Amino acid sequence: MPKIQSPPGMRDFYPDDMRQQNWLFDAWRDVSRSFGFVEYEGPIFEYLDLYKLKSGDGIVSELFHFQDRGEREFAIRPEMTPTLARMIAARANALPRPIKWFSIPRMCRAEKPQKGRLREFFQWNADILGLDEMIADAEVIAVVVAFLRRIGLSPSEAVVKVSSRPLAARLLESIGIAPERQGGAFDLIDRMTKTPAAEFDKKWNDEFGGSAPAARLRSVFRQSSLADAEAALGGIDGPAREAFADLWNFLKAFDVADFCRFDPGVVRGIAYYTGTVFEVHAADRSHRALAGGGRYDNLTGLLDGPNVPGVGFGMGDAPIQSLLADLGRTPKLDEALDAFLIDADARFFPQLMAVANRLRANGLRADFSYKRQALGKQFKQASSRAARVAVIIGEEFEQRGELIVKNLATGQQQAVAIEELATELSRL
RNA sequence: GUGAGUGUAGCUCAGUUGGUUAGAGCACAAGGUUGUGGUCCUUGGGGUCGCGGGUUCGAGCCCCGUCACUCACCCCA
Repeated sequence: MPKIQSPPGMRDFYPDDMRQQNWLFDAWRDVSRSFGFVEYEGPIFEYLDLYKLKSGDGIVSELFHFQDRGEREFAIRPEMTPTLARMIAARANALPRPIKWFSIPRMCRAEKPQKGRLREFFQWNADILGLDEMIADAEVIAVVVAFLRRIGLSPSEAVVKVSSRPLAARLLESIGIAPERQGGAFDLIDRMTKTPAAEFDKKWNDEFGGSAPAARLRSVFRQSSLADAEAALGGIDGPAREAFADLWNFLKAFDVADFCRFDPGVVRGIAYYTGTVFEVHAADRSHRALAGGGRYDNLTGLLDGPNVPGVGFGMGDAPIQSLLADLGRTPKLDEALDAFLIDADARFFPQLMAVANRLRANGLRADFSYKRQALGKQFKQASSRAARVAVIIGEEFEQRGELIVKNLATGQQQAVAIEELATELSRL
């Protein structure tokens, strides 16, 4: 039989990997719930049309899609937003507001794998729907920052770059780029940090140099605070500016502003987002975006649903794990047993089983060797299984109903009556 | 789809100008140890040297092809 490996861009999760994954998911869940979000889930694949509707026919080559026997066309979900839109649209009028939902879907994209980007991955999604106010935008960012703090990242390691589509449009307009030309301008700006400066300047000047030379664009779009950008422009005003100031005040009120920077270069596509946009990056730019999100005016519009505004983000598991590994910040995790049971002699094995049954019934994690062998060997196993204590069943048990409980971290041991074993272990 | 780099044990790697039976550390297993683990010692299992072809008396090493992985480009919802 030929050797078959895992498909390209897909991962096996051995127990060590699974612990890391669960640790990450626990952080995502705990943080989501601490902000009052509730969890939802959808199907692993949807009708292909759902994705065509949102992203156009060009999306199909990026999807894993197939037909069932009824020749219906499906695609494994490449993102969660269309599913969310479908679910919200179906019950839009029945759901109490605000809708604060999160999910950790597994998804697939038919891409060529590279660093921090796989064909199968998990992506934390959190959205606030049914509320068109800046406090929601700020709270969504606050959730992201709470997560960054939770996994031990500081503002010197991860930053949230925040902008606003209407504000960035206003900035472009103020340097002389008319609204109908801004789509092309944003396409270029989106790639500004990846493109060598000279090459970018040439492309920009070829297309927009007549209105605003590249140097002028840089003076406005390479700012880390709105005040600096305004100074470069000589002041701007209007609703976009007020809304953004509002957002910033809420970010301060949520106590997350230290992680946030104004960066009008954050564009994130042009069709989808309509208001606030943000991305999370490693401060040293060693990775692709760790997360991205923003406000969309009408999530359910393309499904003929009622108008529901929303704001949310997605964060993939791969870039985060990759960053933590590079920083040496991967947590040390084990699945420790509460007790490893040891028989002093093979004749005590039936009693050992009885003790194991008793501990397990009490919700404790207990295990033992399948082989009857020397005490030393059994202790070795107890250590390698990271058990908190070893419990010896021997002569004392036969004579007085006592077990020897040895704390494997301190080396101390004591006799404990069988009746008190479970409570004693819970206490230790 | 395009380009570059890398393929030797489960992992990290060594392997001389091409030369006998391809090695080490870690990990795994057994023993040293019939009432005490972590650190020690001994032994063992594990390899189609990614795969196929070529050159050669002889290829892990050289050549061609191919596949896989990694990184980057395209794209990024």
